[in-house]
Amino acid sequence: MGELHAAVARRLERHDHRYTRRRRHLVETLARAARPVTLPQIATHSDELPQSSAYRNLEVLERCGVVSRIAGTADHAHFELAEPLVEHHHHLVCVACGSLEDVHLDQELETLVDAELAQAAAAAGFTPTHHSLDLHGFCQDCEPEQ
Amino acid sequence: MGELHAAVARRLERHDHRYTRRRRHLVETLARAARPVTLPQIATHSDELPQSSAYRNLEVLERCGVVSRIAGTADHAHFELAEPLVEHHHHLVCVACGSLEDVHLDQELETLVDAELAQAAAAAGFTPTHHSLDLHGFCQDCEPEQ
DNA sequence: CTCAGTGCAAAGGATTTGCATGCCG
DNA sequence: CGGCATGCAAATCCTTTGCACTGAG
Repeated sequence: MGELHAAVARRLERHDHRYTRRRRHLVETLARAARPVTLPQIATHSDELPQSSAYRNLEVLERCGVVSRIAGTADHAHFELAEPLVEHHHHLVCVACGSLEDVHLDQELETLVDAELAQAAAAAGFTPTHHSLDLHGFCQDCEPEQ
Repeated sequence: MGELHAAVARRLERHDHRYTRRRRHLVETLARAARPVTLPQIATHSDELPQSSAYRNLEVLERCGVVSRIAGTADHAHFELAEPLVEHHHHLVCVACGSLEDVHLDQELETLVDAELAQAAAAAGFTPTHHSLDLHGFCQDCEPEQ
């Protein structure tokens, strides 16, 4: 956890931002979640967290490459630690409740995908930054009646 | 185009919905777009389209498996024809302006991805319906200054 | 006649922003 | 001191909903 904070602090400094208690708390909550969480979920683990501060800090953290925002079909956006800070992974997305779960794929397949996508991107004059590969379906809690 | 309308009509009937002029017009606009479009973009190609009707019809079409809604980081959601009606494909997503572009990948890779995802899903008690594999980056218009 | 479809107007609700204050460097 | 950080309140704006009217079968 100390390493994480050091890495985050470095990223914030690089953008002339401070690593305040609020931000440290947000990062710790995200690190502990081990899956993308919504702002209400974050607030649960943090008494007295004004929404505007939360959103504003998450936005700063996003611009500094510390947090990733995931906009799905769910009412709220989900937030997670950005990729250089956590291992590359993907998500299981529940089409019923919109919840997200982390999932890791074989490295070889990732490489194949990246190569193929890079080729397609070049053909379209597109400059890629990263890919997302999500599986949509029903989570355990939303299992469709068989 | 006739085939498309027939297929859409069948899906609507199955859900006890009519294939009205408005809905026919929406489907034709989406078919011609050849990329996911926002509601304002749809309205451009259609004079006198009340928003509430558009949203309501898109919702009906979505429930009937005719339209897919894509919620990204852009202000507006994007809509496209659902997959059984158009070929399986993925998207180039511009991280700057949020625009979407269709992209087709090698079938062999798709199969590999599906197999790997199915395995991961099973391990998590997740019932998959489909995958999404998007490439994020900068579109031609938003090319970052080098 | 009946019931889905339509459209205007108003509501809903996640997220953003204005502004005054607090606080770290 | 200067400028970011904070938080309350209000605004924003995409999308949904209430309700009365229309039209297809």
